[in-house]
Parts: sequence; structure tokens; C-alpha cells
Amino acid sequence: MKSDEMDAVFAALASEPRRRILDILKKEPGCNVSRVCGFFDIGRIAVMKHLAALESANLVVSEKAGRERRLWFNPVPIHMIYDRWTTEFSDYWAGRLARMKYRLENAPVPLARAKGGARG
Amino acid sequence: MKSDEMDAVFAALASEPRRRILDILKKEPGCNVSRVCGFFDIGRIAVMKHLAALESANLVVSEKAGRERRLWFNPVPIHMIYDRWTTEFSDYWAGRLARMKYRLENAPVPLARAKGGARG
DNA sequence: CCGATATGTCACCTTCCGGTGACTTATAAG
DNA sequence: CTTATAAGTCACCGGAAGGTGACATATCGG
Repeated sequence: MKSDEMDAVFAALASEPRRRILDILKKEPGCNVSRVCGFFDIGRIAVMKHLAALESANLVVSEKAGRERRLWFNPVPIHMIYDRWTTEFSDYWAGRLARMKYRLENAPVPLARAKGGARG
Repeated sequence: MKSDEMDAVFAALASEPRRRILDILKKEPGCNVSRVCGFFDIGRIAVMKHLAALESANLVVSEKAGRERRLWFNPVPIHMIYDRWTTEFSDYWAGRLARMKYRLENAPVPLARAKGGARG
């Protein structure tokens, strides 16, 4: 997966309405654009732009059926990221994570550990 | 994990320079801002803005040590998303994925099945 | 103190994003 | 044909993102 493809996927996911669209398409696979619009207060053009972002990230695929466009959620890009994370962060997931969580969540800005005690 | 926290995490990850910063901090935990800047062609202010985005997503934590600011990668938000995906997409990961991959990767825009075949 | 280094802050610019309305095209239905 | 519906395209606007330089602040070293 190339870097700009990752950009597109993460950017697409970085928006609550777009994540919601994915939920809708999971529940109603093959529904059309108007149907998706029905779940939102924003206008149709805005929804179509969100769909365009999702399609360019390959998180949504569509096919034209008559005058409608039918939409499906595509889990493949998310699965690829998931797989990558499995290997990329396996060290952290096992054991090292506990220490990090201690360091990071309990001691946000603990000034104390400056340099070698060279304080003056 | 709240929705706007997700927004922040995904938005932070939707940028190659910011993902690269995470890689740097994994390899050099505790390094300072200038050190990170050394890996980039863009200016220091731009790097600091990227760091601010990462910190606001809680993907990076820092502590002030003298005149320096030391930086660490925080895997916790990624781990939370990973865990969520495990449950959220487990249906797709198992079996249903194969069918989707067929449908989606071999037939990107298969206009052919529009009206004739009544999809299912 | 004084100079050098590391970082923080501010104003500014350009580009992209998310939203809008107006209009066009394509299909369905009569 | 006509009319209604689904979708696509275009221009526009406000605000946020990503970059810059100039300047301010804090710390280290002598």
C-alpha cells in the first residue's frame, strides 16, 4: 500500500460523517445515494463529496444501476492497515505497552527526569 | 473513544510526514524537536505543527527537559482503534471478505449487471 | 552578563476541505 | 412525448491546514 493511498484512507476515516456512511453501507449494502442522504442533515452535494472521498480511498465501491448508483462498503483497505499494524506494533502490543501506558498516562509532563541530575 | 478523538487520530495519521515522525520516535524514543527536524526538508515551524497535531491526537507525548522538549511515540490510540476494528469487522475478516474481494477487486465498476441480472 | 542553542509564538499566505445553490443529464413512469 | 426522480457538474464561499519568516523566551556554557 503506497503512502498516498494511506493518506486517502486515513483522511477518509478522519471524519465522523464519512465513518457513519460506512456504517450505513454495512447495514444496507447496495443502497443508493439518496438513501444515504436521508441519514444526514447536510445537503446531497456534501454527501456526494464524502462519497467521492470514500471512493477515492477505495473504502466504498459503486456501480451504476439505471439512474441510481448503488454503493457498497469495501473493507479491504482497512484490513490492509489492520494487517500492517499487527506486524508493525507487535512489540508494543506485548508487554512494552504496559510500561508505555504507565509512562504516558500517569506522567504526562513529569519534568523530573531532565538530564543526568545535572541541575544548577 | 469519542468521535472527535477518532477524528484527531485519523487526521494525524493521514499525512506521510506525520507517520514518518512516528517512525522516527519509535526508533529514537526521547529525542528532541531539532533532531526530528533534521529528518525533514520542511522548516522547523512546520514540523512543530505536525508534532502539535500528533500530540493533540495523543499519538505523541512530550516532556520538557531543560531547554529541550523530548518526544515519545504513544501507541495507545492506535491500539484502541486496532481493538475496535477487531470486533467491528470480524465478520468481514472471516469468509465474507473473500466474496467481497472478488466482487470489489475483480469487478470495480461492472456496469454490465445494471438492469439485466437483478443483483441477487 | 553574553552568546549560542532549543523552543515557542505571531502574522501572513496559499491551498484544500466542507458546505451551499443553480443547472444539466439520464433514467423511470405515464 | 411529458414529468418526476436520481445523480452529476459547476461556481462560489468561509474556514482550516500546511507552509513561511520574524521575533520572543528559556536554557546551557563560559
